[in-house]
Amino acid sequence: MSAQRKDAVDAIIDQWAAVRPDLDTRAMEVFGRVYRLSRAMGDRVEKVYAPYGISRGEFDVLATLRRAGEPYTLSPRLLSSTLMLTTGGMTGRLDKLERAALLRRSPDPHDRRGLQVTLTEKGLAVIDEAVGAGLAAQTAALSALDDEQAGQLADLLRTLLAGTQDSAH
Amino acid sequence: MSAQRKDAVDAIIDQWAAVRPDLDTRAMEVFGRVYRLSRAMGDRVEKVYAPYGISRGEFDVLATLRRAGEPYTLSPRLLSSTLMLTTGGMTGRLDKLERAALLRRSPDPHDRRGLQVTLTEKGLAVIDEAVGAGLAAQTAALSALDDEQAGQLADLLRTLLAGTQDSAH
DNA sequence: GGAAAGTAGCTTAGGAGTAAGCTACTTTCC
DNA sequence: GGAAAGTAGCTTACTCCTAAGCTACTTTCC
Repeated sequence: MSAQRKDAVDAIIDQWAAVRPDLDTRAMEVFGRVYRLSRAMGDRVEKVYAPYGISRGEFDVLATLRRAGEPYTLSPRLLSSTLMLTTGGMTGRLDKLERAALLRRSPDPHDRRGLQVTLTEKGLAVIDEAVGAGLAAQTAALSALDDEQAGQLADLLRTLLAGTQDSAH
Repeated sequence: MSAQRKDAVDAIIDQWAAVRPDLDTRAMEVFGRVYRLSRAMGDRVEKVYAPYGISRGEFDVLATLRRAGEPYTLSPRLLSSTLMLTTGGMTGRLDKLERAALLRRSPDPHDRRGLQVTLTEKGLAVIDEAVGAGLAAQTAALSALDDEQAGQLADLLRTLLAGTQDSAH
């Protein structure tokens, strides 16, 4: 806890200590804050993307296509598994993005079951601007820590995340 | 990055470096992992609560009432603001929990607009078991770190979260 | 080369949240 | 003490997701 002011998570832990002193709440110190941080930054980033007419989920689709490099083409199947989304959910996102002319669907020439999804000019322009704005918001939030602390935090999170994935089944 | 194996977030950062070398992606090292960790642990904890017949959101309602101490009574208004939920969303959660007989709604004796929500015997028993099971799952995940690292991580997250709240408007 | 198994994307039904608007009640303030 | 403003909880319409099931096509394997 060091010399820091108590935050909302500390307050919750204190409440539990009062009514259930038998509980080991140390894991809450970490995960309680992870949940809150995820939600708070998620909401903030959502607002940053809004002027571009896209939601966070739609940003993720465009960003995945952008990262793939030219010709900015992937299958719906790959997109939905990368983004951990059901195929039904991906159909909906692609419908919306296609309606906004940010991407287009075309038949896969090698597999007649499949489609190809490709970023349009407009989609490329939107994601290239939005990704910068989103990163700027996250960088600003991270400035609460100095470079060494940020590096430490990233390393600790990597270790924790790796452990989490391993025991997943 | 120290001497760790690359993870999925590192892979994404490498992809961005290849197609957009101008971007400063350091904030992703932290927030990318925060998002993933939040989702992964959220999913896992959801499975832990399932045998008790409650979702994560419903757990949060019961836990908030439990932490309040006897007589385990709060208003819907306080619950929805504490859990950052609209009143409509809270109405739905309370409906479900009341149907399952885990809590009961009664008129507020001091304010005829308002209600009181109170944990039932059954609700108290359920939350007292579920909270232990949820903490056990989180403690197990945290065992990827030693005690010192876990403490460091909690401190860094507290600082980052405090900074995030401040600049929220 | 033809049956069986697998895979791709879409559709439908249902769950849980938000935003906005409603009624009922309470507080404020002249 | 009565009008205006504020607050509590619910309802409705809508969004976006999942789970399950569908058709169409491809791969596997005898």
